[in-house]
Amino acid sequence: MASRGINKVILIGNLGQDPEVRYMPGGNAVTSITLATSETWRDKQTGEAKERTEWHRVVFMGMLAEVAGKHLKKGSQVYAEGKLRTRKWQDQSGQERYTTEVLVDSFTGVMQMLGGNGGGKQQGASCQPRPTPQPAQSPANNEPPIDYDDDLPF
Amino acid sequence: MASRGINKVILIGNLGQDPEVRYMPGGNAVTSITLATSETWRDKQTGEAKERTEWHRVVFMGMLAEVAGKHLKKGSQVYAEGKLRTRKWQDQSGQERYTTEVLVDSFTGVMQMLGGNGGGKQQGASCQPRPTPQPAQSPANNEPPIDYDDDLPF
Amino acid sequence: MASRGINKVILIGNLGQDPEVRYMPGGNAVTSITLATSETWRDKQTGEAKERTEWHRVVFMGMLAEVAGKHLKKGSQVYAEGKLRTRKWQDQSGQERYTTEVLVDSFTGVMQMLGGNGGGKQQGASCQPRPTPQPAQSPANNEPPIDYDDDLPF
Amino acid sequence: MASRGINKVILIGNLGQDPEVRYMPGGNAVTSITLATSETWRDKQTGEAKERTEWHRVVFMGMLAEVAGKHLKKGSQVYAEGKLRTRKWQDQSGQERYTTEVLVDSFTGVMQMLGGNGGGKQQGASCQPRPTPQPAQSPANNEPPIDYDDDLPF
DNA sequence: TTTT
DNA sequence: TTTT
Repeated sequence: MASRGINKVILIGNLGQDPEVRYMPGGNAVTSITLATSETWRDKQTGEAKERTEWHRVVFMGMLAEVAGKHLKKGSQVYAEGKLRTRKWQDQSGQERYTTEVLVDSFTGVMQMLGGNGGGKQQGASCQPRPTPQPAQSPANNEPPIDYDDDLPF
Repeated sequence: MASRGINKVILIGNLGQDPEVRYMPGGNAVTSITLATSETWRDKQTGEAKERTEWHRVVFMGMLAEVAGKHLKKGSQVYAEGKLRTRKWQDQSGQERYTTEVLVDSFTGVMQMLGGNGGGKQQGASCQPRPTPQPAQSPANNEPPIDYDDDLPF
Repeated sequence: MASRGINKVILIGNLGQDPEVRYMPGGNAVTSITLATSETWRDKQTGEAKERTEWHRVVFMGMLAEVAGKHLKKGSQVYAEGKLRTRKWQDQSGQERYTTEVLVDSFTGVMQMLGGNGGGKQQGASCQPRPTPQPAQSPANNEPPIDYDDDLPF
Repeated sequence: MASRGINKVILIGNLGQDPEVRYMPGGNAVTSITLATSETWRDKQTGEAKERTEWHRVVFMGMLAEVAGKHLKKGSQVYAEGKLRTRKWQDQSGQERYTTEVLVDSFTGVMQMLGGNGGGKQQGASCQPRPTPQPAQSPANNEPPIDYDDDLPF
């Protein structure tokens, strides 16, 4: 409803892999992607070209989760606008861990496919067989589980 | 020098504690703050007012580190514009951990104190004794160590 | 509903005068403010300190128009997030003119008063008599008239 | 050098025509483009699909002016980050006019071509003859003249 | 893991 | 841990 402060993230990057779509108990989709942004620069001493790639975990909720799951794929270029969200979870040994994500909900977030649809999935035929979509399942061992309670502002 | 993609974070929030200033071997300051942003909303079922506070770790480099260390204090309201950066580090047991920060360097980042200096430190006299500034020292146990190599684009 | 492209403006500045609130035929409020942002720099040749102030015309629609009209005043510091909008109008001599505004609607825009309420109107008593709020009236000669048709996306 | 306030514009759009490159007396390039962003929505009463296109005048200075002039063309999709700037000029009849532009300078601005270079000019051969680049010349009658004095912060 |  |  209201807010104090501004929490805004704007990313343009390419997907490192196909989106993962999961479904909440209530039936709502939640789609996660990893997005690469990179910086290149020239080393002051050696003059060498350098590059650093940053990987972002972006989570779409609501209607945008459906759209992202349907239209994005590995390599797609996308604009995502959302907010930072750090989730606490426990690893196998019971230790507290934190994961920071960019949350893009359908009320305050924005998602746009870039590049004249060259970045998105083909509408008609697909050139290559792609892995079947991820069904709702337990997360892999090293990955923070998603356990959104019902009680969130979006 | 160049880049592929956009990696931008815009925050307005209040400092949870006084800034921590550290000095790199080369003498450059690095200042860290924790910034709170909050959202409030009304629960759809119960109608209760809810609030969620998000805490952001923001790291200033270069000239902005000096300014932030000198002029910000616990409770200050600040605008920070930077980029996401996830650092890998090892905890006591040797396990890999990741911490995501908002990096505000003096070339591409922005820092502004808000609120007509009401948010910043008083120029003349200080009302309350404040803890002495953090000297360069080993980080606390649970905190990711900062170990920036020399090789970064800022 | 959907969009192609991104059109986003983020401003933090101080109001040059009290907000102007007008009411549309349907009863909706539209509030306009002028917001100053400034840059300072040092002249490369002379070494003199320079300053340039930019004035922005910002228009709030919907619920934010009510809030802005009620809580902002001359001198308030405010965060406004909206989109660019250029309106065509005709001056007295019938010539086409264009005015570019930052439109902040209640669906995609954001408004936040900054500075620990020091920037907003006092809740209780007002220190100084302020001019009575602008009633719906014909715009001054040199000012572009607002004539929003009913047909807009917000 | 310093600043009070934030003045930031973020656009993603397509060029309506090829860029116009001009050269200042000192030899620096200034490149102007017009960028379209569009919104689509459904009319609440009639249910009709509606679309509104907004045209933005974007001006690149410094190194980015060179890059924009060389690599962008009509139809290119581009990310531009800059600041609002309203210039005063006089029309033929001596009347004061104002034009608002998005100024993207090479210190604080950002420009990125989007769409896997599909949006930019081809490197090797050009498919179609394109109009020769605009030499430095007097502006068209209805267009605001560019007359930057030497005295600006970028 | 992407993209150039 | 901030702020309202």
